[in-house]
Amino acid sequence: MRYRIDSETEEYITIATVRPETILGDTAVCVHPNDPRYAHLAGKFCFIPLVNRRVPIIFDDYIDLEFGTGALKVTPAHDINDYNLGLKHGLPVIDTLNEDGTMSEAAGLYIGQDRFAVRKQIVEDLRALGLIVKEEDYVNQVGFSERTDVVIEPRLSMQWWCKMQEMAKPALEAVEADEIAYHPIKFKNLYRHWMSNIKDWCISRQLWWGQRIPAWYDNEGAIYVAETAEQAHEAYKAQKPALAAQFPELRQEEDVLDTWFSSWLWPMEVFGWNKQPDNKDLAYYYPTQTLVTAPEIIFFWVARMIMAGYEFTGKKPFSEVYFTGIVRDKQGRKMSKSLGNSPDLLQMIDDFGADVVRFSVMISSPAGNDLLFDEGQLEQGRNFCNKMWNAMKLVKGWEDRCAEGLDDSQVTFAINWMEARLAEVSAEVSEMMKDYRLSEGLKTIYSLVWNDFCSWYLEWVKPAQDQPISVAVYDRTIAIFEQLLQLLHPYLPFVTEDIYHILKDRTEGDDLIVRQLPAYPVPASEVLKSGSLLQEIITAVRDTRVKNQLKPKDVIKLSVDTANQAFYTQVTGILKRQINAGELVYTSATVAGSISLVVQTDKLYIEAPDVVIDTTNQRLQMEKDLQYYRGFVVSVEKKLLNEKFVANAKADVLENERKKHADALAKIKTLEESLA
RNA sequence: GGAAGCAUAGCUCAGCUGGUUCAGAGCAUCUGCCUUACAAGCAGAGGGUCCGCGGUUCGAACCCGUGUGCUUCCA
Repeated sequence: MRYRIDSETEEYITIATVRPETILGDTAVCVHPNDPRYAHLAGKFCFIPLVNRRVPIIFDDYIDLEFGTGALKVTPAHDINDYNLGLKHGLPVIDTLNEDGTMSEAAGLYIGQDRFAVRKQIVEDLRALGLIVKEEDYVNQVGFSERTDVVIEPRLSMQWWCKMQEMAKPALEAVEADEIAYHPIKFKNLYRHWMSNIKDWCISRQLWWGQRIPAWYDNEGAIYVAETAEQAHEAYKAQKPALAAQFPELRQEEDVLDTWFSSWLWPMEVFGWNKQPDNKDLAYYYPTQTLVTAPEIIFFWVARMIMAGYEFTGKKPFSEVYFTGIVRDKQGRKMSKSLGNSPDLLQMIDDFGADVVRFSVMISSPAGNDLLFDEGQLEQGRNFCNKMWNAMKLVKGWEDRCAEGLDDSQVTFAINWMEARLAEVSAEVSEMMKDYRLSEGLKTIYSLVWNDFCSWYLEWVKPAQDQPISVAVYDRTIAIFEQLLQLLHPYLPFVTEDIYHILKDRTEGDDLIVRQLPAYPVPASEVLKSGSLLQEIITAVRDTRVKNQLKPKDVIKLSVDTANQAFYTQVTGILKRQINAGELVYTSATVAGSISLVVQTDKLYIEAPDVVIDTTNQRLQMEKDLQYYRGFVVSVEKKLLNEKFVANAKADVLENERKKHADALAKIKTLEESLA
């Protein structure tokens, strides 16, 4: 449509709009300062059609040169961007809409008619005046009310605000100084940014449900803010006795408070702070320990609770905040009622058990990261519970086979190793717990139970079929099992408690849920290293067996060329059983007709009497290894010969490099000898 | 429009202070096993341009810049 320019000659400026009814509220026309088409209009005015209001033509680089005609009608009352333009250029604001969407008095025309009717009518009226240039279909984004599904019209209104600047200060400082610690820490950034650019808080809502704002109006529009209606009336009478005598009633504000305006009191209000600020519970529990919540409400709720805490009690509301992730479906969508993509928790608990559901959520919940809910994790949890149950069955089955006075020297190593692992992992897990790395903690315990305990330890101490087991080994195994269950208890409370009580008769009150973790000694690193070595040997031999098509039942003879016979002596029983070796002997020479392999710097020779052995593959593998280690030595030497590296690297890093170098050289030597 | 975050195995993700926990886990895949706790299991294996480009450093998955893609919050 065309707006007439205020000039001697008849001249128009053409403007496009999808909301023609809003022209009644126009208070300017805006063009880009660099637009040659409109440069001559500097300082000029134009007339708003129909109402014939004379408004300025303003220049602002907010305008997109390419878009439409390059000229924008500015309606500060009914568009947020126009409103900001109006503020910047000091434009008047004309609110042309009533609350019910009809045109207001201020519109000057079509008063009382619905906005959509006016939208059509005004086009006809403009056309009659010859001001319509062109009409075309146009698709644009329009907001609809979530509740009433009605098109939302931006409109100016009076609202209540809470001044935030002062309150934000101590709240920001507390988090910056880790007086209140965030987990994970990355949310500090977000918080800092928001708090240092904090805006005043619009606390009024036009809803029927909620706490009404405690403000009262008199007939002259004066406002009385008070705790109660009585107090408001008293203030009214005191200030305006004459008016109060004539009109004794005050009208309370109909707007209610934003729901967060009460929620921000939560940490103290749960202890009854409002009615009794000095009560015992509050004194004992406040400030509280840890708030667990979602990162999406860090501003709505967390920041405001912190501000309220300092504002009203002078103290922080809590010491730590743990932000969980948001559970999403497999496609990464938020779970919601309207999408219907929330899993049925009760059904899942029926199908898998409460512990398993808890497991599946915990295993995939790194703090602050969203988790995609996957049924596969339920299976993993179920399998894990089964694994522990079966381990319990195995161990419990030994109870009747316990015997005194047995020689358990062959399994002592296993027990010492497992106890050391338990101590080691337990320390790791407590560190993770302290840092709220909950999923990592669970993964660590999971691996300790499944791999260390079930796959290695139990196999190492397991008596042969129908053979008795030493009481000492049994008791220590039970003790280890108990401690594993205890570590796991926070994650799987029901299953662990159940197994704990099946493992042994318990006295009243001897429950996992109240049991304290023992103080573990510092684990012996020698034992741990020997354990890894033993595992490495077993895995290497098994791998060799598979690669050479030895059947599990084929009994082998193992010859070992080592400088560390003491170690092998200690674990002979375990080793022989784990690799199905009938014999373990020591040698210092190559064993002819055997498969040879190298573990660290020990040379192992496998003979299988009844099986024809082809060592070609084995030799090829060793040659590949040899090549790798030679390259490795070169790269390490390069580092060690680099003066800057030697000068700059930390002492332990340097030492480590030297050790790597020596180890690799020893390995090469061993490989070369084996291949000779 | 403003801001924050993410990008690592086929999938979902760990990886803290730059250097052996350094390229990992689970699932999936392949091979062999009904071995007397467990086949929902056991044993073994394969699989990677740590998104692209540039920089800092003796040294980068990690720090900085930049590009691309995605997510979220605010307006």
